[in-house]
Amino acid sequence: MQRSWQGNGASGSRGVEVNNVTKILIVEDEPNMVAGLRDNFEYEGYQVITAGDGVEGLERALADSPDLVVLDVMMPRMSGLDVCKQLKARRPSIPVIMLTARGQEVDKVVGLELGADDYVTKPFSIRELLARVKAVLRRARTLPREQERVSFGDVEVDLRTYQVQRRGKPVEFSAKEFELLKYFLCHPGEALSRDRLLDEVWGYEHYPTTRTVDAHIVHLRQKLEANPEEPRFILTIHGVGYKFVG
Amino acid sequence: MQRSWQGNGASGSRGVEVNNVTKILIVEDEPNMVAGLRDNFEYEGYQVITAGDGVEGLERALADSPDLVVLDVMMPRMSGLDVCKQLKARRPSIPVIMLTARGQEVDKVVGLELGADDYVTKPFSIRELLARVKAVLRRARTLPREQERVSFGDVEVDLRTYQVQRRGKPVEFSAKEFELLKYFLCHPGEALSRDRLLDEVWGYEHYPTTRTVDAHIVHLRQKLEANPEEPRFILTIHGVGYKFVG
DNA sequence: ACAATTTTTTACATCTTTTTGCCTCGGCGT
DNA sequence: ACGCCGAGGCAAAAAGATGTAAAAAATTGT
Repeated sequence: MQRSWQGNGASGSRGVEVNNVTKILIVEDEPNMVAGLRDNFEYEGYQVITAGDGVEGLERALADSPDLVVLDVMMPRMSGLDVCKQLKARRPSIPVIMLTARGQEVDKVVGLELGADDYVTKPFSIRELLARVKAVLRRARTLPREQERVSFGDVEVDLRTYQVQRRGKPVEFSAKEFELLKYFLCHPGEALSRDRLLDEVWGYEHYPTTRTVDAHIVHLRQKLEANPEEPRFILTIHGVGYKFVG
Repeated sequence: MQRSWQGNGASGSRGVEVNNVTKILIVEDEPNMVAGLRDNFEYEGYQVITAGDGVEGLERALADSPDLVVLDVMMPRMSGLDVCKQLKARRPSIPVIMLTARGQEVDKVVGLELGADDYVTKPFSIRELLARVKAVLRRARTLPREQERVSFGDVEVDLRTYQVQRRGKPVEFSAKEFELLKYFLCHPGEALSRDRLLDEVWGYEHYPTTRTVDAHIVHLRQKLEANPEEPRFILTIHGVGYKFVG
């Protein structure tokens, strides 16, 4: 679904660091719990890294830039609350979900106060935790209001309502077309190979032919370009791929 | 969960709740405190009802539709925070003032986060509490009346009484249907994925299929749309989800 | 416990999107 | 200018989503 189209660190034009696997850091001292969580998260397709206490957890969180941290409150060396506080001070954008024992109501409260994005009370159902993780990730990926609208030429794209308008008139886009357009918009001027587009927009699960990319490009041009045969926005780089210019 | 929204005595012929006496619900477990508050509020001309713990408080708040709730944070059976959260989820328009013990600074903050309209720290002067109550009521009276009623097309929705009318005729909605409709109303124009709707409307504890969402969409359309096969309000975005347009 | 209602699941028809294969066109290097 | 290979157009096939109704499960009221 949601690709990291808005740009992970992939600044330059190297299509190498294709990274649309979501990385979860689990900070928890009880080995059985860690194992259980790891299994479940990996089964859901996440990449999992772990830490056995607070200090290590903070280090790994800072060093490995996970997409989300699951953080136990009660831990040796450094409480989850402190980890959360320090992490949020340095990497405010990494979402945190706290695990609290029942009866630690106060801790929940404090956790939210310290910047945790959600909490789950032990014992919890793994499904609930997974659901919350998914929800928090989804929220973390949604854009702030200002960045929701992008425009170029006579075209306006609204990421929130999933709408494209050309000269004020709405143009219908399929989901894939929209995702592809989004990716172009987020990498203006960059030469994008078909393979890279497949990786980033289509993802690893499905892997269609590079011809599929061409087909979609055609559709985009038909809907966006005043003169599809002589595109001004989505340009072909012969032998390489495509590039979007605003 | 208790929700007799569509069928308390007031459903059909109203005229029952026309009294313009302001009704205050006090939820507090310490009898002396209750007595003191009651005296003072009644002296000021308010009608007072009370509850001795969180669960009872929530019930009465839902059943008796007070104009304002004074809510202690520390209580047996159900914390004031939870009461507040649940109450705000179901009756967003009823103002809540939280009573917190000194040193529960954190709780104040979270209380506000949970939707409380104001808070007072124990021990407090009764005059201060009365002043805040008056202020909150004033704000509540002026502001949200409009937000309680939403209308689109020939449909009118009253978020407070959980009632829907189409061309003036009442339409019956189940609780889930109403919650879903409400969520749509609160996020007009936004593309809402099934996953998101499940998270936000159904919550994390239950895990129905995403198809469940579709089923409910069908119901909403049948009740709201003039022509359910060609919906004008609840639109589907193929491959993405649904979106409401007023 | 039973009946009534609400919610969820299931199954299937229908519709949309995506993918693919094949052919043509056009650029590029020699 | 020629030949080669990548790109574009088109339409059919495959895959995937959605609409709908009815059955099953869960909840609530009596």
